[in-house]
Amino acid sequence: MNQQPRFKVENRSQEQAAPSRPEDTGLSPVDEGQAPDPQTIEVEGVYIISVAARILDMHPQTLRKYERLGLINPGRTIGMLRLYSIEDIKKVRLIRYLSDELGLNLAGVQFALAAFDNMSAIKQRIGSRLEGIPAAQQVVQEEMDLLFESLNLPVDR
Amino acid sequence: MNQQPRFKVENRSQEQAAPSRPEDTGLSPVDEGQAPDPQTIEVEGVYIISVAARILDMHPQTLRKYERLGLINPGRTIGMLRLYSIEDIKKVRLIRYLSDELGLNLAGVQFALAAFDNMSAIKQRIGSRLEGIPAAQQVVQEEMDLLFESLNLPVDR
DNA sequence: CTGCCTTGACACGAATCGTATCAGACTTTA
DNA sequence: TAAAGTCTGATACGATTCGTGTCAAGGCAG
Repeated sequence: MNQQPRFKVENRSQEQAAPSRPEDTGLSPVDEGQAPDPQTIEVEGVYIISVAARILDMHPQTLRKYERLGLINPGRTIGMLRLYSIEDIKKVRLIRYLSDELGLNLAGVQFALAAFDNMSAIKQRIGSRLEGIPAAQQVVQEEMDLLFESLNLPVDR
Repeated sequence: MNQQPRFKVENRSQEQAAPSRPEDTGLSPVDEGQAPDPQTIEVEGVYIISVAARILDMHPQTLRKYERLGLINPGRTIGMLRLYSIEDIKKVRLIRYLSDELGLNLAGVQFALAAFDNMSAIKQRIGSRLEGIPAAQQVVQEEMDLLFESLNLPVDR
């Protein structure tokens, strides 16, 4: 059983920063197989929704709902099939932890994920702004790590 | 209409840090009115539940439920009447914002409140550990304030 | 004494969440 | 090309949550 198929994949140049609605990428029919298409690249370690759902032991519709709410942003094939990377899988596991173990609803999950992202970004910004002061960098690093630990996150993620 | 009555109040020495179950405070009958009781002090700017509910335009049962879940910790009279301070009122408004505006359920509110507390504490700890490096203190102060702003908190609180 | 508060329990409608199903169209693979 | 799988969008189901409301029995405040 080959669970890591090779697909022709969208060229998501802007990465997964912006919400990235599907409409603005490869919707126009690409004449596939004629010329060596520079828009497509080969990628592995990526799973189609049915495989991802089996790995996670979750319903595919649940994964689609998470995406509709903006909680995850799996890649797409040119044909718009969802492609879940390892990071996507881990993120779903985090969502499931926040939902099942801590009891957050999806609005709370959205809030928590945004908070994590902001905390990571600020930690990074502080670190780079303190580049001339290693002692201060050390202090911030330690305390910010403490902050992440205090949020009861699973060892995963 | 006197909305700021004066009550005889429990002496909550441990303040509102620990969860502070009611059982561990003044449950044993205090012989009131005999000797000048050093356990009681006079406090103002504090509201009984019916008044607090009217100020907040919320149902008293909702306030009791918040307390049962550990979201708020109003003071008590010796007779166990709840006493809501201005800070308690503000905290309820924050809870209502997280719940009504952002759509968090109460588990999410609990998580968010804990995150705020931890962020405030870490900010303070970093500040004191960087006392010898004012430049670094400045950086952390700025960035942590940015972090709080990024969480879409209301101007209040 | 009267009125308001206490705790604890139970219940109601509305909303949320995960899951499930359906249709019609498209993509992938054999 | 044919079969299998996925796509979107809609609808629906049971279980759970949330705010609110009510009841009973008891205690405190004025």
